[in-house]
Formats: sequence, C-alpha cells, structure tokens
Amino acid sequence: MNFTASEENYIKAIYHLQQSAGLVTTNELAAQLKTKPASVTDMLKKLKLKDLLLYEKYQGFQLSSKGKKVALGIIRKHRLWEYFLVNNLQFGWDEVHEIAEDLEHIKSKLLIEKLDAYLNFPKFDPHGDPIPDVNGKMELSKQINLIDLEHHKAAEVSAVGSQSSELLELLSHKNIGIGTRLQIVKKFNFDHSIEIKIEDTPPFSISQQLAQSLFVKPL
Amino acid sequence: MNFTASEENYIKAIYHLQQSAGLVTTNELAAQLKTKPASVTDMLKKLKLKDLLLYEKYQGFQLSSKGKKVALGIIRKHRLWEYFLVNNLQFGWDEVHEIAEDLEHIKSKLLIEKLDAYLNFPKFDPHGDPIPDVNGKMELSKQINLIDLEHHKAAEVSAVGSQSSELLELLSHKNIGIGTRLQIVKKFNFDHSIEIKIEDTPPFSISQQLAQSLFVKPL
DNA sequence: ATAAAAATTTAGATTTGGCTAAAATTATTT
DNA sequence: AAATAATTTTAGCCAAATCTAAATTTTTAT
Repeated sequence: MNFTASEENYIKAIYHLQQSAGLVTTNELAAQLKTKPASVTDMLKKLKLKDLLLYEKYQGFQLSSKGKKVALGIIRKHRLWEYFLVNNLQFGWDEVHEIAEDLEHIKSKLLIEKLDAYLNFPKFDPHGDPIPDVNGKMELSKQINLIDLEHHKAAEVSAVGSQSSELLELLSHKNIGIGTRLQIVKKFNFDHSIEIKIEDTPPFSISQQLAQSLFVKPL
Repeated sequence: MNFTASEENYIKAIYHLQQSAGLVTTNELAAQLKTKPASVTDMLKKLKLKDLLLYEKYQGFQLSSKGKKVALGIIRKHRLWEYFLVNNLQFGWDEVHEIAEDLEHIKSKLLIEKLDAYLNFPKFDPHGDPIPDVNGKMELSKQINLIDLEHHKAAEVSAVGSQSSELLELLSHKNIGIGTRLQIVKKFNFDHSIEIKIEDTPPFSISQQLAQSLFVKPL
C-alpha cells in the first residue's frame, strides 16, 4: 500500500498520541496537526476505509495493527534521517526535526535499508529515541522521567520529551544534552522546581515543566 | 520563492528540452511529463504569472532567467543526491534516478550545502553530468564517462568525479591523472570491471566504481 | 489561397486536503 | 433531568493539479 504525505502525518501523530492516552480524540489530533477538527474527521474516514484505523464516530479512535506497522515504518525513516543529518552532515541536534519531517516521506524501501546499513544500524536517534528496525522492533530503554529519579542518584540524560525548538534552545543554554550526567540535589514543593547538579559545575534549578521533558538512565 | 513539486518538475523538464530545441512546445512537454497538453497549458499560465516563463499563447515558450536559475537549483539537488546514492549508499548508477526525483524536492537550502560539503563538492554525478554549484555554474564539457567510451578508441582523461582523497590516492597509485591517454580493451560483465591500456604500459583492470569517476575526451 | 490536419487552449469535471458554518451528539452542571 | 457547554460531524465551498471534450489557432498541403 502507498500513502500520501498527509495520511502519513496523521498516522504518525495518532501513534504518538495513543502512546500516552490510549484512545485519541478529534480535537487532540487537530491541535497536534495544527488543523481543524472538521479536516480531521474527513481524514479519519479515509484511514478507516484503508483499515489503518479503528474508529466509530463520536467514540474516539486508535490505530489498527496495520496502522501501527505503518507508523513504525515512518518513525524508523524519520529517526534514521535525523541520525544521518547529525552524525554525517554535522547538523546540530536541534536543527534536524523539520528536515526529517520531509525526508521521512520519501518512498523507496531500498533507500532506507541502504541508509541503515551505511549508518551501521544505529539503535537510537540524536534525541535519544529508539529507532525501530525493519520489523518495527525497537530497544525499549530503561529511561525514566527526571522527575522520578531518586535524590543524589547519578544518571545520564537519554532523551527529551519533544523536539520543539523552544525546548532545545533552553537545553543548549543550560548545557544539557543527550549524555549529560547529572543528579537531583533537592526538590522544592512550593513551585515543584528541582535543583540539579551537573558534574563539576555548581548546582542550579530547573522548572517542573523542563524536568518533565527530560528522560534519564540511572547509572 | 517556494514552488510545488509539480511546478519544479515542469521547470526542470522545460530546462532540459530547451537545451536542445531552444523554444519548447506544449505537446513536447506533455509527452516528456507523461501528461496531457491541456494540463501543460494550465501550468504554463501559472509559471508565467510567477515570472518563471516567457510565454505567449500558441507561440511556444522558454524559461526566463529567473526560471533557469530555479531549474539549475533543482538539477543541482538531483545530481548531488544521485552522487550520494551511488558513492555512499552503494546503489547502482542505474537505480538512482527515481529516488533522486523525489529527493530533489526536499526544501532545505542548508541541507544541500551540507550534503555538498560532505560529498567533497563533486563536479560530476554518476552519469557524468556536471553538477551546478551554489551559483548555478557548472563545468560544460564534451567529455563522457569512461564507461561510455567505445572500445579501442583513444581518449584523454579530462576530469574526475570528485576530489575525495580516497579517489585521488587510488588514481595516483594507478598512475592515472588529468591528461593521461588511455583506451578500453575489454569490459567484463561479471563485475562490470573494465580493462584499460595506458600508452606503452601493460593493460590492467579497474573497477566499475573507479571507471564511473573518470571522465574522458575522445581524441 | 483555402481546406484539412495538427497543435493548442478553453470549459467544465474530478480528486485530495483543507476551510467555515451549522447541525448533531456527548458531557457537564445546576 | 434539563439546560448549557464542549466535542464531533456534516454540508458546502475553495485551490491545486489533473482529466476529457469541445473550440480555437496555426501549420501544411493541395
């Protein structure tokens, strides 16, 4: 089967939303895709017709197993291209998301398999997210949200919660990136901010919102 | 300015047609693009409105200087991607055209400049066609790819496909440089290697990949 | 020089993906 | 258990890029 770029974007967005929520709603998806609920409804009907979506009107929806397979294929392409852009073309990890959004819609299966081989079958993209293999399998990493890290336990940043340029800008300003080692010094209940310490630098505070966007692997 | 993939395909096709013919006609272009003359007429009007085309109805047409600039940009992207697919991802030179047709429509300017640098600013694509530089300039040559040289026809090496140190190392080891005179003795279908003979030395074989990186002028 | 042939353009329809506004359904609140 | 609010869907419209069929212009050949 062959899908349009638009269909693929819907499938990918539904996949990500249902990871947290289970069932996805029309408004949610419209917000995510920066489009209108009415447009979403139209596309849902098409996806259902192609057996990619389990959908009864007014009831919310989620991908069928066929739909999930397609989603993983798109995510695989996206993350492999991101890896290439950062590791080979010397892009900054905060510059690549948009370009990968376009590259992920290039059709050739052979292209992706050759790219994968050329890159040496990487398991994680530059943001720390796992790259699905040809069969859609991916390493599920034991990473946890920074908020759930024990006090004074050393850990390494392994992923970020989104690719928004606002987030990436803040992180680079604070010198936090994938691989940064840190530990929690103290949590403040007043505003739920968290004081962290990066090796050999003075401790500093980050907001609850930022902490929720950071995933770490305890060492 | 920003163009749709369809507009870009029209611009590129017009560019190639007018290289030989000067003025291009509606039917010609329709045949080239495998579409109908009526569809071509519609698009011509759009391109004229955007000042990409010099066009009076029933009179034939050609690209404006602005249109030519756009065409060279697309051709640059197409050929750089072809070079990448063959030289890095190990595609055969006959497999890459279709994929490059898609990749050439990816928008990011930065992507292409970084790709160009990564590839070491190649001057020719795997088919021996010159790659325009950032300003649309390219080597115009009567040279052909060594692979397309007639058997036993004397020729002189006039260009190499890239400046990569790996290629240059190999060439100097084999005593091949710009100006070297040689001819093809035999081609082997098994591995597509080619036996060549340089004046006054015994014949020897070179790989298909190396031959693709050599351009010659028949004498 | 004009009639027939070829090429080109126009007119009107279709498909895809989007929109707004209004209607229908579900959820919430008093 | 209504009434109100929120969500979702339907209906009808728009723009891009294609198509077919008909009309128009140019070219060619008698």
